[in-house]
This record gives sequence, C-alpha cells and structure tokens, in this order.
Amino acid sequence: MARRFRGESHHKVDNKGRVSIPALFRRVLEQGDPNYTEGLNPELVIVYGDHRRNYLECYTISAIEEGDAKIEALPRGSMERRMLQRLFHGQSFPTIVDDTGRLVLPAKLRRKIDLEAEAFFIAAGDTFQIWKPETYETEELAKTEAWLDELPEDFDPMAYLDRAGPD
Amino acid sequence: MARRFRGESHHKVDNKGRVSIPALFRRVLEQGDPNYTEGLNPELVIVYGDHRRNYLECYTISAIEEGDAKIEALPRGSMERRMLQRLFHGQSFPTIVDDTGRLVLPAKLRRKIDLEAEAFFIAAGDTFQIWKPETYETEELAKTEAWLDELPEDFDPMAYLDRAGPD
DNA sequence: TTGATTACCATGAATTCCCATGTAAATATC
DNA sequence: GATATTTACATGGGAATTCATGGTAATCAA
Repeated sequence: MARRFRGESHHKVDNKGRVSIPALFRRVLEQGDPNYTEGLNPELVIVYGDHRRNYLECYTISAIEEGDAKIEALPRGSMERRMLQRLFHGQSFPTIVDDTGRLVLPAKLRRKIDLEAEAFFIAAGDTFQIWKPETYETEELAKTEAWLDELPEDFDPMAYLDRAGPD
Repeated sequence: MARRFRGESHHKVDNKGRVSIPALFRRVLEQGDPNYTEGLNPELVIVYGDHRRNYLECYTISAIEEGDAKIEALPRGSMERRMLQRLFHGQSFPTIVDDTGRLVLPAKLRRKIDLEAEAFFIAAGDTFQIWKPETYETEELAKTEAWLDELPEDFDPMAYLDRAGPD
C-alpha cells in the first residue's frame, strides 16, 4: 500500500471555505496522485456520504481508484454495487489542492458537517477525515471513552495490536 | 523480531525542540527502516496517544508497519479498528532523524508530556520511550517499587522469565 | 451584474538546513 | 603503555525555507 496519512491537527476555515491541509498530508496526496509532478498540485476526492455521516473523508487518487476497481468487480445491478456507486461516485466531490496548500470546501460540504470557523483533520490509514471539532469531541471521543471504560483499569489499548494478528 | 532498543539516558532539549537520540538507538532505527542506506537518515514514527498517556513512544518503520498491517486486518468500521486507527494513525507523528542524530519534537508533542529542558529516553523492546524525567521518576519508578515491594523478600523478578512462554 | 469562485500576492511564525564547537571515545603511533 | 590523531557525539546559533493564514483583484456563471 502507498504511504499512509498520519497525524491530526486543527485549521482555520475562512468564509470562502478555504482551509489549509496539514503539510504532512499534502506529501501523501502528492505521492498518491499518479499525475502529480513537482510544481503541480495533487488532486483528491472528498467522499461526504449519506446523511448519517458527519465528517468528510478524503481519498488520494490511487486510493479512490482502488475503491472504484472493487466496485466494478461487483455484479452489475447488484444492490451492493448500486449502493457503493451512490456513495463513492454520487456523494463525492473531486478537487485539487491549491497553490498555497489549501482545500476549498464548497458551502454544500461545509453545511453537511456543519463546519464553521475551524476544522479538525485526522488521519485514518489510507484516507483522512475532516470534522467539525465539536462533533469530533462530543461524538467520537465519547465513544472512545465508553469503550475504554469497559476495559480493565490501566489497560493499554495498544495491547490489542498484539492479539489482532493477520495470521 | 528486529533488533531491540537497549539502555536509557538523558538528553538536553533546546528551545527549538531538538534533542539528541541515544547513539545506540540510532543504530536500531537505521536497521528498522527498510529505506535506510548508508549516508541517509532513518525515519521513525512517534505515537503520543490519548490524554492518559504521558510519554512518547517511538517506533521504527518496520515496527509501525507491523502495527498497520494488524489494524488493516481488522474489519473496516469495527470499534477496535477505529480506536486503533485513532491511536496509531491519528495520534502519531512521522518524522526523521536529522543529520546530527537529533529528533525535533514539535511544541505540540512537548506540551503533551510537559517536556522542558531535558528528556529521558528508555528502551522498551522494539520501541523506545521519551519521558519528562520528573514524570518518569514519580510515576514509573513508584509503580516499579510498589510492584517489587509486593514480592517476597529477596525474590528475584528475573524468575518471571522462566514462566513467561515465548508465545 | 452580482454573488461566487479562482488566481495572485503578502506576512508572521514555525520549521528546516547548514555550519560551528567542545568533548569524549576510539585508534594509531612511537 | 603513554601520547598524539582521528572519529563520533552532544549541543548551540543563524540563515533560508515552508507553513498557515489573510487580503485583493480577476474571472465565471446565471
């Protein structure tokens, strides 16, 4: 697999919808765009999904192409294929990083996740997500806490890595 | 498993966040980076984790890739996968050793563990940790002492080695 | 033409790069 | 085996570059 996104950070969103992409993420976007060359700006695809999803998921070109290939492998006319096409092809927005390393989020996408003056970026393997900070904190962190609370006292969740073997 | 880190030491942290990596650790980082070759500088990943963790954990590239592979083997969308992605992909910082054998810890990471003018490095198997010296002394050493105190007088903890199976 | 989108320019702060120095460790030399 | 020479380390400083962010002018679409 290509290089992974790593890290998390907060960035300002101005009233034109412009928001800086974390510099480290830009390097991954560049590497993940087969058409990218020095001096150009990488393309990417933002999948915003159905109404239940309250964050934006950003794919490199090669990651989105992998997804496309998987969809095409499904039987034509199958429910799964139609649904995935709707999400991946319909509810998505292809765009490009600008010269100053920013993304322009159209009003529609901002409204979708109720984004205001600040955005929270977090890596998730071969994609990264954009959240409204408050949503992330209340929803996601609450889930995390609940999950952690079920675990034994001072249990290190990293320990899961040792069990969860691909073997 | 690749070569292990061994040893512990203290190093100055300057106001740019630069801190020397123990020389012995550098050799392990080099061996653990598949892209490393003589003359280059090894990459590594610092996992800082959630608020409950008060030290930085440093992984070689191959160690982090092992972790990534395990995460990807988990079902997409599962709680475990999401939690581990958050910790491993989100709450981490990929970086590289500089030409003089130092690491640059961004202000954010220093703040996380309240690091000031000095850092304490300690090996932990296939990773090494960076602590604020005071934190290490009060929290970790206290735990170790408490643990040892519960054991029978002049019991050698090394005896545990014989019980712990290789798996 | 009017609101929106895109292209360009500007700036302070943070980060990286490059070079310098003293000192300890390793090796060579007599 | 004592001393000179080299090499590796730990640390510091300043210049150059990248980043994050904001503003204005040009362009577009309806």
